[in-house]
Amino acid sequence: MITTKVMVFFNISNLLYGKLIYIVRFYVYVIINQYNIKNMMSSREIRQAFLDFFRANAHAVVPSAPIVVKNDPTLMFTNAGMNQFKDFFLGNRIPDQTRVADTQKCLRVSGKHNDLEEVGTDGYHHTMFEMLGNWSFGDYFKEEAIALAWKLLTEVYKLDPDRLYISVFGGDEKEKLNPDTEAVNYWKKWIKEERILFFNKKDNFWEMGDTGPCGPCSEIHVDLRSDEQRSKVDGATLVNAGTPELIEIWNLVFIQYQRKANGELEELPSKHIDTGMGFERLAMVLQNKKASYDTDIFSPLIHFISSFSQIEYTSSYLPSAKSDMAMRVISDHIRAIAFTIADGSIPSNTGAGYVIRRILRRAVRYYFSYLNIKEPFLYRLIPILVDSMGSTFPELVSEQNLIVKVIQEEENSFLQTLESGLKRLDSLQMNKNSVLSGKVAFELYDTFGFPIDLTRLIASENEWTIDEEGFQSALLQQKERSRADAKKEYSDWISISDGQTKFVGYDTLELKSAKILRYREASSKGKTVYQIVLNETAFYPEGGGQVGDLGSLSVGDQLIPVINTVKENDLIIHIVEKLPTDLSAEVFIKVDGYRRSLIENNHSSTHLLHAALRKVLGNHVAQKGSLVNDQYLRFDFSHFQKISQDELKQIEELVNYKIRQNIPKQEDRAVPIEKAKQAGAMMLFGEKYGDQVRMITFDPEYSIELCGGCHVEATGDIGFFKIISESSIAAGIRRIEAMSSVAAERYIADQELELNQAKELLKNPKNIAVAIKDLQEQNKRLEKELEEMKLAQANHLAAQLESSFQSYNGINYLLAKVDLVDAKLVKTLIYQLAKSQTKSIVMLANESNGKPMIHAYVSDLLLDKINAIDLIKHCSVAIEGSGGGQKFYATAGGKKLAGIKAALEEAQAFILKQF
RNA sequence: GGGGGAUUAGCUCAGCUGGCUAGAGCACCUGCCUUGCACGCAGGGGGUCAAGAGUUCGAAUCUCUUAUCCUCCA
Repeated sequence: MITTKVMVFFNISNLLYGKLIYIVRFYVYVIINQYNIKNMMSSREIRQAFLDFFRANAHAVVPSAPIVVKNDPTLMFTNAGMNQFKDFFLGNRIPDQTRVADTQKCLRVSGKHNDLEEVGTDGYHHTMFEMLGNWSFGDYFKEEAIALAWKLLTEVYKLDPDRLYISVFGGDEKEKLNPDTEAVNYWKKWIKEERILFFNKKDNFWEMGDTGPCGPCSEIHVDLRSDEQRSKVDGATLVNAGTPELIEIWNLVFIQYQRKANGELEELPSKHIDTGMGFERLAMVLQNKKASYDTDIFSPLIHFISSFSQIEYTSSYLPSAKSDMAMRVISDHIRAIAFTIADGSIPSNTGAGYVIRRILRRAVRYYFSYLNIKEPFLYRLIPILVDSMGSTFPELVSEQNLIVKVIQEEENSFLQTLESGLKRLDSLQMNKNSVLSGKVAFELYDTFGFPIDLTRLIASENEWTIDEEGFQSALLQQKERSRADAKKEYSDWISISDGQTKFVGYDTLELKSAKILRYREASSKGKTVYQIVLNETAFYPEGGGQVGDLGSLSVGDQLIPVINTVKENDLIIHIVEKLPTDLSAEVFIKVDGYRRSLIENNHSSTHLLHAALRKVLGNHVAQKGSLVNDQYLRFDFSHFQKISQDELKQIEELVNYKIRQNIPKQEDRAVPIEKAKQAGAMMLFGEKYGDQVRMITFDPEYSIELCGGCHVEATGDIGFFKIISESSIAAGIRRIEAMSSVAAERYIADQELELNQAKELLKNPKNIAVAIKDLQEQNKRLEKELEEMKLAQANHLAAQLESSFQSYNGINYLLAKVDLVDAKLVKTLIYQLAKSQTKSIVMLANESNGKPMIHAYVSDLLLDKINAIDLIKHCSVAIEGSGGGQKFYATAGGKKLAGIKAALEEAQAFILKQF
């Protein structure tokens, strides 16, 4: 009631004050809304209650892992709570805590879990969401997991047990798996047996991917229907039946098997618990809402969008309620965009960045089409998001400026793309009922980035139809092409011996007796390589921006070059082109030490540069990307304007000063994160739970960084540092490329050589830039003078030739050979001559590079009798040439210089014949 | 990584299957008319058509290479 009155008042105000008022309206809404939800748990309280409950039950509450995944080729974004613990399940890493709980930010927009297209159409699908979860790594199993879940839901959240149903795995014959009676027995302690239901493999057997840890799961479903509805239809019949009011809220996964590449299941030695409860969905249940968009997680965003667009949100899910859908889509997508940017990804045209760009564009396309907003708008939502989530996810707060800037820039550029796409559609001049070919629709989409659904919308508005089939097949073709190109196949890991890899590459570059743990074959584009994991290695795997080491493995007298070293989760993989014949023999390993030292120079330079940037530009500078190889280094960081020449000079000088100070490296290999923070290390939001971080310090007052890479013993080793370029790679992000040591010296030497050559050519001027500028100006002036001279020459010739016109039956014709080399000048001359006559034919011949050329001109008034093309073709025979042109002006070139005279005679005969 | 496209005046862009002495609008300069929200009128300057090679009588236009940007797919 109050809300309505306020809205009416402000709608009137809108007419008076225009758009600015939306801000006031929004805050009035916030105040009212806070009053309305007073009697329920707020989303913040719900999240906190979850974490507090598990902390009280001896769990370590850990921070969310970054939403953007690094070091895992199978995954772009975190799409489930367990992602950051994958290595614990796989046994690649031993956890130091066996009971853990957290809220994990997740994104489901690609791969196996892709909810992008569903967002907005219903009340509960999201791209970015929070997954509440608790884990046991070989600690408790089914009994305690079930008990904990039950207590939290019924005692803390006070859900009515009468509204809960349990699903358990009913077994699978093909897999030779029995029903999970174990789980049933534990559930029976808490809930009546008739509320425990069996489901098949599709619903109740959870797998991480095609291979890896997996197991049966048990879900808790909640019935949200009214008492009346519940008395009519038994809720048990609606579980897993796609009823929006009877939904799954918590999935408890009992990880007890390992799926192998051949499809077989193997019992795991230690069993784990992995649970996930969608936070948004839980809030919806606890706040008694029909959709997560109606909870206090989304409603501030939706109300802001509504106020700004001046369109009311009606909570409708009808296909016709486009503006409602648009508001949901935008409120969802802005979260995905903000969180990925906060984690250091930027919209771009490849990889994860491209996915972010697509989500952002999808949001723009919705406000553009359905909310009638034609200007950048998404970035305005960031303060609201930061307000509601910043306390749980501090990265949103610290990266707020960058997020706003990046989004606004992206919006601008996409709105421009839309505009040019619309223009292009316009130029097709389509009529009512005409068909837009699949090819054109695809071209618009593929080449010009014009969203296909927008093309569809415009088509339906104009009553065109789109050849959907043609479009889809073009799209499919493209996908095939790309897939064929990127196709990679892996065999199963073949185990040679047991154990974990020990990395000793910080201390040594050679090892006498390493052992192969396992290997597998990997093929792509018809090329086969082998991946080898050793029990001990000195090879640094590609990571943290530093390229992988090269070198060799020797087995007996067999020398096998290592062509790259990469990291997959916690495995260090050596890539080789052939396998040793004896796989169980001792391996002598040797890293290319010279190359490594060049890499170390560049990596340590990167740290010195990073610190210098912060000293010179300010503390807002944060690393956004880094590449370090043996040639050069590239460093991307947040900064909002071009770095001036003067600043660059200061930065470079500071780095070189630090090099001359020859600061010894201080290396702390296993520092708990908290301790590193206290020491003032530059943190990235990329550390995973349980990481014992490695800290590299070059003077505690200057540079402390968390880093797994390789570094020089003292800064003096670097020798010399040189910045090569400074540029912008995205809004708010700049890139510096630089070189160090040998490469930097060579670079300077090359530059000097070039400069000296230029100086010499210019006769050693005082100021080379001024000298070049003078030269350019002089050149321009001379060109102009030459042009004028040529024109004068043409005019002079024209005056001479004017008297040579011959008359015949009312026409004037002129045939002559002229001493001009330039074809363009002959053309000019002809136009000069033609101007003086009304009914004229002019043919001039000249010699150019030892070859004859003829040019013919015919006045407009004579074109019905004769044209220049016929004329030129007729007489080009005489010079053994060919030619053509337009009816009033044509040219020909030939080989026979002596034929010019004959050609002109031929022309005269040809002309006279026509008149 | 694999496709597609673009690059023409300071800016935004035309220039279709090679041939009308490279154009328009805006901006700029000069003059006139006027002084009110993109004033108007007349005139003018400004281009290695991204760079390089090739095909051709003739290339902004066709082919190849390079660079930069845009875009789709992976």
